[in-house]
Amino acid sequence: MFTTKGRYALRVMIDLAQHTENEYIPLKDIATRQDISKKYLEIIAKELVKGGMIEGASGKHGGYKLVRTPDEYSVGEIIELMEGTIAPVACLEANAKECSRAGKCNTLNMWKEFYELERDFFFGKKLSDLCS
Amino acid sequence: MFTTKGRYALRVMIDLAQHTENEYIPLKDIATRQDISKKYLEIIAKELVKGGMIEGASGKHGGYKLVRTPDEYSVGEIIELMEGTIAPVACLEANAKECSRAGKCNTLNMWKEFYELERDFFFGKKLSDLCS
DNA sequence: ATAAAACCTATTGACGTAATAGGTAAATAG
DNA sequence: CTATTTACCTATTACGTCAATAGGTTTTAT
Repeated sequence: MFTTKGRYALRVMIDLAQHTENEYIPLKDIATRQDISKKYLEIIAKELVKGGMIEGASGKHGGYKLVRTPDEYSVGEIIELMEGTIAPVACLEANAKECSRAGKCNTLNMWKEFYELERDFFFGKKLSDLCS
Repeated sequence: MFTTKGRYALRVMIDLAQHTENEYIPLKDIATRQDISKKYLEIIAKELVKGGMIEGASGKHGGYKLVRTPDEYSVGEIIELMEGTIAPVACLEANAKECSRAGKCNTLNMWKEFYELERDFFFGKKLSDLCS
C-alpha cells in the first residue's frame, strides 16, 4: 500500500499544475481544495522542496510552485521521493545488502520482474497525464 | 512492500511443491531448509490451511501437503490470502466505501490501471512457474 | 506595523508487523 | 500403553512506522 504521504504529494503536485494563475500557491488554498490538513501538507511540501520538486516563497503572496513543466515530472519520481522506495521486497532496495539466499531463491526473479513492471508504469506516467 | 508473511508463505508453498517424496512434510523440515523460525511458520501454515491452500495432518509422519497440483495455484491468490489485499490504495480494496472525491479524483484512474497490471501479473503467474 | 505565508522542531496516538512463548490434542511406532 | 512426533491453539510483546497535531520563528509584501 502506498502511504498517504505519497498519494497526497501527488495531489499537491497536480493541484500546483492546475493552478498557475498566481506565481505561488499557498498551502491554505491547496488544503481547502484537496481537503487535507494544512499542517500535514507542510510536512509534505517540505519534502517536495528538499527533493527539488517544488520551490517555496515565504511572506505575503508566498506559497509553492513547480520548478518544471508538468510533462517533465514522472509520477514515479514523485512517489519514490515520498515513499523512499517502491521496491516490492527489501532485497531489491537500492542499497540492500546481497541476500545470502539470492543464488537459490525461487522468488527473487519474480520480484525483479514485478519491480521492473512497476517502474515502467510509474516512471512512464507523467504528471501532465493526471491533469486532464 | 509485501510482508514477510506473504513472502514466506510463497516459499512454503514452493517448498511443498518441491518435496513430495513423503505425503506430509513437517514444518521442522521447511523451517530448516528455508531458514525461517518454525514457530512463525506455524502461523503462516495455519492461515494457508484456513484459506484452503494446504492440508495438515497431526502426529508422527504428519505435516502439510498441497491440495492441488502446483500449476493450479496462482501466485496472486497465495499472496492475496496472506496480505488481505494487494490493492495499491485503500480506495480500491474489495469492500471499501466509495470515496467522496472519487468523481473528481485525478489519480483514481491511475491506481486502477496499476491495480489491474498488478493482478494480471500475479494471478497469471503460477506456483509451478517458481519451482524450476 | 501588520498580516500572510513558509519554515522549523518536537511530540504523540494508533496500528501493524514479526515474531516469541507455552501450552493441548492427535496420531503413530515400539 | 507409553513415548515421541507432529499439528493446533491462545496470548503476548517489542518495535517501528504512519498520520497527524502542536506551537512556535522567520520572511516578505503591503
